Amino acid sequence: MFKLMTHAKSETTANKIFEAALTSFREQGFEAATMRGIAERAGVALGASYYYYASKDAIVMDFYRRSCDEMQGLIPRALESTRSLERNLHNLIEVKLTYFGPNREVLRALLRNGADPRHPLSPFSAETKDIREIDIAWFDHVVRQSGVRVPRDLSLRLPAVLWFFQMGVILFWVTDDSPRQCRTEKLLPLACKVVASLIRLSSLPLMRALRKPVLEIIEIAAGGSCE
Amino acid sequence: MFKLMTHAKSETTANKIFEAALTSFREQGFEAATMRGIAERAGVALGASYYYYASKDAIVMDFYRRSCDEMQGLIPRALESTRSLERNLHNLIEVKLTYFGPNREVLRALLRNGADPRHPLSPFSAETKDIREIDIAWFDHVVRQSGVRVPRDLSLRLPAVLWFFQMGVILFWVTDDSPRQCRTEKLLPLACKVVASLIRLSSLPLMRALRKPVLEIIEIAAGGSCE
DNA sequence: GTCTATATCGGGATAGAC
DNA sequence: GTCTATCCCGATATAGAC
Repeated sequence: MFKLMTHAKSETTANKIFEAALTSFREQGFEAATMRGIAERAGVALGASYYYYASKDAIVMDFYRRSCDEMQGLIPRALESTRSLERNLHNLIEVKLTYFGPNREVLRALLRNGADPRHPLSPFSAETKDIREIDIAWFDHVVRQSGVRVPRDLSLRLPAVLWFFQMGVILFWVTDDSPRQCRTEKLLPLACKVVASLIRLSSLPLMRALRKPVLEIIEIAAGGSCE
Repeated sequence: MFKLMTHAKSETTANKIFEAALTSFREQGFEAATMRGIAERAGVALGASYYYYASKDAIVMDFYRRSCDEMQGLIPRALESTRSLERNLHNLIEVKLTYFGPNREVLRALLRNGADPRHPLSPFSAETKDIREIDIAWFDHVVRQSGVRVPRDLSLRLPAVLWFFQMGVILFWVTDDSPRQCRTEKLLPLACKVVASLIRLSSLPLMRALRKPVLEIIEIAAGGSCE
């Protein structure tokens, strides 16, 4: 699917189609944009679009991949000002919301299929596994950098749990139709505060009775088998 | 949309179409089933299907409505054996999983649109508000019946939060492809235990610092405006 | 009002010619 | 690698039978 880019980015047919698609998604929304319209805007025939992208969804998948690539350069800068877990959770998630901002309409494609792990475009799918793991590694980084004490039994899964939390925030943001997504803006710092507090609380002996079933839930959700 | 049913239930055209649709969804899945196929199976013309159901989605909406209706008779029986919050959360959710069991494939339609509150079929949409409120009222009932002390500031939203928790469990169940959904079977009692524990903990003075931001989050998620 | 039959449209996806 | 023609399906429209 992904060809070698020997020419300048803007000259390849694949890129013309990709850019036309992004523009169409932004202007009309993901649903309303048509493959015919994208092809026309790119100045190619419908068949050419399908030569480069097996489906409309595949364009979104390419968008995921390119976004992930480009954000690798932005994230380190966002995490260098502090070691605070709460602050860096906030910083990490905000990098993504800021980056995705202009293409919020594209991410609405998430709403259609995001909840179905069997759908390629779902953040939980096999097809997005590589992206997901890169993402999760940053949460691992943030936790380690913070120096916060994490119970041994929780530490393995914590980065994935934080990633899941991030997906929840992104989902909220995508569906947030308040002006400039100000509801998300209010929610995000509060949510990061609560999450950081919960992680700190999880070490307390008082919480052991609660931590055990929570850990079991995480294991089951993480794909635990059953008898 | 919903016509008077003057004949016996199984004889009306609307019901023939509805049953044919459910069978098709079960056998082929919601996506793969076609309106043409449903009409053929029901022994009517395509036009007749559209006469009773404005869209394929509308059939699912009718399924929601009928399911909600029929479960009203099942729920009270499931809640009479105990006053325990944990047990009755479990009982209430299990009634639904058991009822939906044979039509799990139909509920997969949820995965396509469930996350988008603007989509009519979403559990969060305006179109499903009536069903949602009936549902939420049962969680209110379960909390009251349990006699558990709930902080005043939390009590208004708690039923909706529990309903949201239920939607999470149903989502997990719909995507749970383990044999007989045994992963959900393991997860549900643990999750109910944790939720009940958290509600009890929420009254502790120690938790006040945490409860405040959590409540703010709930208010924002519940549709709070922003400045 | 309840349907049948059929034609048509828009749009995702595919086949095969060049 | 690119195009044209085609298929399928959801949805709409229409004309008419009863």
